[in-house]
Amino acid sequence: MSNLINISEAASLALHGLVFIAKNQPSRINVKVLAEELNASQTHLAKVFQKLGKANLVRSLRGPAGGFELNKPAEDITFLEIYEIIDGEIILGDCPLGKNHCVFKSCIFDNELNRISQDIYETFSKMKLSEFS
Amino acid sequence: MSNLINISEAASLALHGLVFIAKNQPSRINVKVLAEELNASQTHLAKVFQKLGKANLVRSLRGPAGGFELNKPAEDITFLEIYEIIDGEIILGDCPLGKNHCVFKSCIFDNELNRISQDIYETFSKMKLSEFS
DNA sequence: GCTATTTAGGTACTTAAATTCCTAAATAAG
DNA sequence: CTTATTTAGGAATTTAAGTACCTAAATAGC
Ligand code: FES
Ligand code: FES
Repeated sequence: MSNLINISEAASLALHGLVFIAKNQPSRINVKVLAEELNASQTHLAKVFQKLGKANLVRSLRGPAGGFELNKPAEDITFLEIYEIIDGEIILGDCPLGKNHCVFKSCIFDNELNRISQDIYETFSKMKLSEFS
Repeated sequence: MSNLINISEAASLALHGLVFIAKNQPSRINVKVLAEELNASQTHLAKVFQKLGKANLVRSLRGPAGGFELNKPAEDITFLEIYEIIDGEIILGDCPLGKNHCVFKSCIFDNELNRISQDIYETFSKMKLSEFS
């Protein structure tokens, strides 16, 4: 079994968690609650949100009644942004595999797959947190 | 750094190797030569071609002057076929991540990403070995 | 101030996938 | 028939992702 689009478990957690937080605005949500709601690993979620915090997508408050909340309006947060924070920067080069040189004259995937990579990129950039139901 | 389309190194080796073999038909090519030509790991390539052989995409001959050759016309081999042999069967379900249940009412990726997964699938199925330059 | 709660961050463990290593089996050539 | 070559297949290793654990720092509430 194989997924065609490359999205890690961590990025999925980030998105699902942020959607939950967005829906529950303006309440602050802590990872314990979030993990229960998402039915996910609390520690993994904590690590993921640590990254989101560092990137200033969310702000965190420690201590009792602490937790996470969005640091900007949900409609200003795209899935592209979330994705790149967690899975790393996307580089749209000449080869959809990110290779620099092909043993053949030029990347044999040319055209078709690059078109799709571009499509995914643009789609990611259009998906706003506010739109996830 | 992250690739948007999920294609393993193994699947890439399979494709590049098969393209090389297709171009050099009707000669038989052995993995040593192939690894040099592709500038790739010989052992990995060997494993990959073992799978391709088992799936009858190529036929193999052991011993001196042995090697691999296509088992059917290049125009009858699609990248989809190659991909699934190496990376596993593609399942186009309701969620592009292959999850069964979303904690939200329905998969929050609905529509857009599934459209793209479908697009990738169809594109893979149209890419014939004979067309790779 | 003290205590309980909660995030931050480092380290360590676990698991699965990718890759390599090693020996056996096939076969062509002499 | 013997030898060199080459694929087959299993075992072992490496790597990366995910997960857990532990201590420190912040802070709210009393
Ligand atoms: S470099 Fe893109 S496929 Fe060979
Ligand atoms: S199930 Fe597809 S995103 Fe939650």
